[in-house]
Amino acid sequence: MGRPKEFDIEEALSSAMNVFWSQGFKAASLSDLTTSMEISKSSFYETFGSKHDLFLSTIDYYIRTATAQISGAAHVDAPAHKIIRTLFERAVQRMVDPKSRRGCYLNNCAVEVSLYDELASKRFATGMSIMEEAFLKLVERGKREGAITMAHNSRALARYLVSSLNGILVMGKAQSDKESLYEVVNVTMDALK
Amino acid sequence: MGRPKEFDIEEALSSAMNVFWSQGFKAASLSDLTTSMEISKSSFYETFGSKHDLFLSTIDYYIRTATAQISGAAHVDAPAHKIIRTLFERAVQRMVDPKSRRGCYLNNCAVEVSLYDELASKRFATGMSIMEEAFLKLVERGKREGAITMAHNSRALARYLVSSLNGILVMGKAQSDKESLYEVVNVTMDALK
DNA sequence: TCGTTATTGGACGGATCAGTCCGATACTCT
DNA sequence: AGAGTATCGGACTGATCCGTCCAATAACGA
Repeated sequence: MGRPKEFDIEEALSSAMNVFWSQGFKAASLSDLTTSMEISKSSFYETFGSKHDLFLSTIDYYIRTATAQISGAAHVDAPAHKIIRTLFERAVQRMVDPKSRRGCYLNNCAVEVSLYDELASKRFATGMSIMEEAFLKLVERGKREGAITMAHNSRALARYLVSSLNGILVMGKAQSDKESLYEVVNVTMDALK
Repeated sequence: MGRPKEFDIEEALSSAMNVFWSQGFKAASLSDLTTSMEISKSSFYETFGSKHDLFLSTIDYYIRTATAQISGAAHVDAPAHKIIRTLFERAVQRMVDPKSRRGCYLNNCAVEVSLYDELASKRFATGMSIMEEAFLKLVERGKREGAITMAHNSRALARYLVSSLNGILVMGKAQSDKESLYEVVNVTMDALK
């Protein structure tokens, strides 16, 4: 059978994702990556193929883990509109804290490479769809609970929420004033009433 | 007096901005820049100092021109809420057209470099403030015209609009479905009523 | 013990990068 | 004509980039 792998592929992917997340695809060097992943250059190419292959893998990893987290939040035992607000408030908190001001991984990557990286772009689209679907379920539940307006169809509201969340995450990059961002959340949430 | 400059600095800045806009700061090489600006490498360093200096200059150039455009729209003779809607619809149109899917320059740059480029970050903040101010005037006018809700203070609504516009521009990068984006605009605008 | 696989470090290649410098030339004013 | 400035192309540097390759070692199963 031979010697078994000494590092956990998922952990390595997670480390690599963090490097790309903080520095961007282009700016992250192979040396940055292998250092953070704690593997040698040889193992790197053996296991992950190339820098770009790894990049795509980290996007898949993100979709696998982060969207699962959002979907998980949808199952919390609380009114749907409150869960939605909590998701937004958590985003604001992350953007206000200097240590976690990195925004959304899909966002960042999409902004950087979507114009010339088709393979990555397809992944961004599916990632966004998954988020949309998670919000869709919450919106539908919120309507049943009578806390969300019937004036718009649920899918439009779900898309609106995904877009607004992205907007807040980007705004936070340029202006991380806590109260400003909270004000935006308030107006955004009122649109659901 | 000596030989006069043969190229227009503003035009060169505009060309450089377009390169950064399409490719990002890191990915744009000096060769890409000088080719697009149509000047030699020597003239480049003589006039613009360094790649990073030029980058900052293009941000200033963008703030000078693009925000002036938005502010200009505010003076159009039409109901304020319609002007706001038009601004959003134009953004959607740009994101739907493959030739102009580049989003907002400030956004793109902020996402790429804000974590490690303080000088650029300051500029992003002022750029956002200018946009906020433009929307603020429109919101206040809209309130006087009776077409915008009094439920939120004008500044909160202005920030909401800046954030939402950014959200749409980022969404368009990952998913450029025309109707989806229009739906988002509709919901966004309804929040003003 | 032996074959198989994993891992490592380092040498290496070819390309590209930002930035410097210089000599030749072109333009304008005095 | 001559001083002063602009512009150019290209040679050059030193660094960094991604990726390949190889010999040595380490851990497993048979």
